[in-house]
Amino acid sequence: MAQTRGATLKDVAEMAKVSIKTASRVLNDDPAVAASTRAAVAQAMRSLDYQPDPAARSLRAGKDRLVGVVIDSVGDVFFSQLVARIESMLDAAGYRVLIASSNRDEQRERDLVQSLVQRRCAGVIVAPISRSSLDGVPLRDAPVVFVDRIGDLPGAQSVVSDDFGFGRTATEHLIEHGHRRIALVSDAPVVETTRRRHEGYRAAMLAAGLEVDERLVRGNCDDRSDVVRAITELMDLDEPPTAVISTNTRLSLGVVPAVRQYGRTGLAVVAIGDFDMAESLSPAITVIDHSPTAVGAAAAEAMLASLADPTRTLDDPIVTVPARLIPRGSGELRP
Amino acid sequence: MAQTRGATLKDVAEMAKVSIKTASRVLNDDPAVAASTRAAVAQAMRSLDYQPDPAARSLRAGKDRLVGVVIDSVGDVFFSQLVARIESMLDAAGYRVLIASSNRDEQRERDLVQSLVQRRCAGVIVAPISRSSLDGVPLRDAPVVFVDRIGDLPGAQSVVSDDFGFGRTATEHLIEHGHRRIALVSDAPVVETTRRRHEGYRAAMLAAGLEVDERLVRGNCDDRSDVVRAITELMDLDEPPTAVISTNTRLSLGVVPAVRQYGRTGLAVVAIGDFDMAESLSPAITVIDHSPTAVGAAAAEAMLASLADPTRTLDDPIVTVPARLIPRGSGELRP
DNA sequence: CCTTCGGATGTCATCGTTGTCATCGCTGTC
DNA sequence: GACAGCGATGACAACGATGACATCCGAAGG
Repeated sequence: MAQTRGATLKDVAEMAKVSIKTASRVLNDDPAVAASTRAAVAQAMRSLDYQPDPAARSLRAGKDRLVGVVIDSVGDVFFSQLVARIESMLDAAGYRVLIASSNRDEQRERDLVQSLVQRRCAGVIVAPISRSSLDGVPLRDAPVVFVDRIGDLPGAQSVVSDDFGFGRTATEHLIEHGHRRIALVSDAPVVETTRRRHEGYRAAMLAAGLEVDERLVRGNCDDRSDVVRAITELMDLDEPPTAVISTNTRLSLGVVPAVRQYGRTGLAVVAIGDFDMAESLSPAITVIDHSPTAVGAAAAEAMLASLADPTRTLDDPIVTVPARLIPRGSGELRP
Repeated sequence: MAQTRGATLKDVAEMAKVSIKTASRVLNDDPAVAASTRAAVAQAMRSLDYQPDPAARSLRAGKDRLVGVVIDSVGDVFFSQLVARIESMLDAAGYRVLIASSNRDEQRERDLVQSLVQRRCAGVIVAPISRSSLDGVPLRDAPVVFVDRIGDLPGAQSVVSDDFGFGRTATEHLIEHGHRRIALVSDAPVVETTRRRHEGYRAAMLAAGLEVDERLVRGNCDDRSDVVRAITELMDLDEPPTAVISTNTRLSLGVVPAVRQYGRTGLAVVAIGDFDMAESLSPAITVIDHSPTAVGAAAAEAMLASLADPTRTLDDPIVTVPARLIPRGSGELRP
């Protein structure tokens, strides 16, 4: 069990025969240090393998190279990818990441953010439960970036996905491949993100001069059994759909086997949100990549920009990460 | 932008008309405080909404309620689940979690651990790249817990999965359902975990008095195309297998469609490692749950125990999380 | 030759908390 | 009645670093 107490600035200063302050100056690249002195101190630092103490710095300076990330849960595939990207980008900039799961509890979310700020995190990235999630939470000067969902906070950036584009792109893609009767399998459009996807679907239909058959819009699928029923009913229509869009990954995991079970492998499918097995099915499932990586990258970028220039004014408080369709086969089937 | 600088112990002390030290005593549940004083201080703390400053505490006390977690990547499904569980358990004990991805780079792993320790993390949980990953890293007194893979460090606990049990349980299960010709689809058994799974398979066969037909052991599948070829060749044998075990999730994602494509839905399948679509296929895939949650829970528990009693001696440096088979249909098919 | 200036460096206080030791008032004892 | 013993409290330094300000010294200007 190694027991070396790390060297302090004092040790470095003694070794280089200068005052602690001068050593501190070298550490902080203060230009007011003679080149020779600087070299001597740097040498001492190297030979003592000096590492600055973050706690002391943080105490004195009031800031720490730490960014807090508060999300629904790290266990969620979407968020885990998101965090992975954030972590790698912030790491490159010398920041460490503190994670905390809100479990979709708004009170807990507020407490976590507050405690992270208290901990002198330089900034906080939050997937807000609601737009007003952080109202009244004391934030000192820590910049906040919202991800995945829009948050209202003066000066804070929100990085979200183009939900409207998801719906529209999926629909356009199917229309381009000759489909006219396109079904939408979705959870209840009460959440903003779902609603926007519906709007995208309708906009694309409208733009192509197609009428939306409301019997094809299934906005009531919450679990897998709902999906199975929805698919069955859709297939039993006089004029069944030739294509289906599923609005989220959870539903896709139900749609795919249901369609298959129904023996309708000829039915075109586009899934919003990529998933593991998508590529290895046959035909492989065409998806709209709801890319956690892209959202994470944009969020990390926004955070780094705010950290670098805390006074910056945002061009637009909401950054939208574009939709990207990955054709794999199932979405390119002709009617 | 709220700007309240939080209250300090000094403010609390002034309000309660006691010295800072006494306020500190109350904060730390020091018994040497009169009940009336304690009440007054507690009252002041409440009315000022006092929160202790972690940086100052950490500086003075040399410890912080922070646990570092170093894993391959948070983006990996296995590790993200693992971290989620660790986070929720440590959170309940008042610890915050700092994550860092090693990207399977041993040097980076060492640097990260060292920097976390320097940061005064109370403990570190590591998925070691190799057994000797942390040799020579100065650890002060921070307890270390290894997860998923065994690490060598005097006094450190390793929490791993029962790879041998995975292989044995899968095999036994199929034998119990009447199978005699059981194939094993696997990546190269060079990694310790894979090798142990093979050993489990052989042990179960031996115990049942069955001879292992080496043509059924396919230890050369690295990607999906290898899997397809392996399945094809297995099916072309004079006496094809009636059951297949796939040794990891990645391979399962290839085995399942391949078997299906081959029209052999009657072939029994047991997959080591659970995956998303497993439940929604038909028949659903029987899996051995290589449970990140269970490993995470055991690791968090070990960490909390070490934190509570740093001098404790381990019963066994290696804790093995047992295998758990989840029957879903595909593994219960009769030959 | 003395003053002024500015670059280089040092002194001291400080961030918020806790450890060490001293102090205070009281009771109980020889 | 002096003093040990004890519970409760406070004064002070310290953790490791940085900010404000002082100081020192040689060069430039009058």
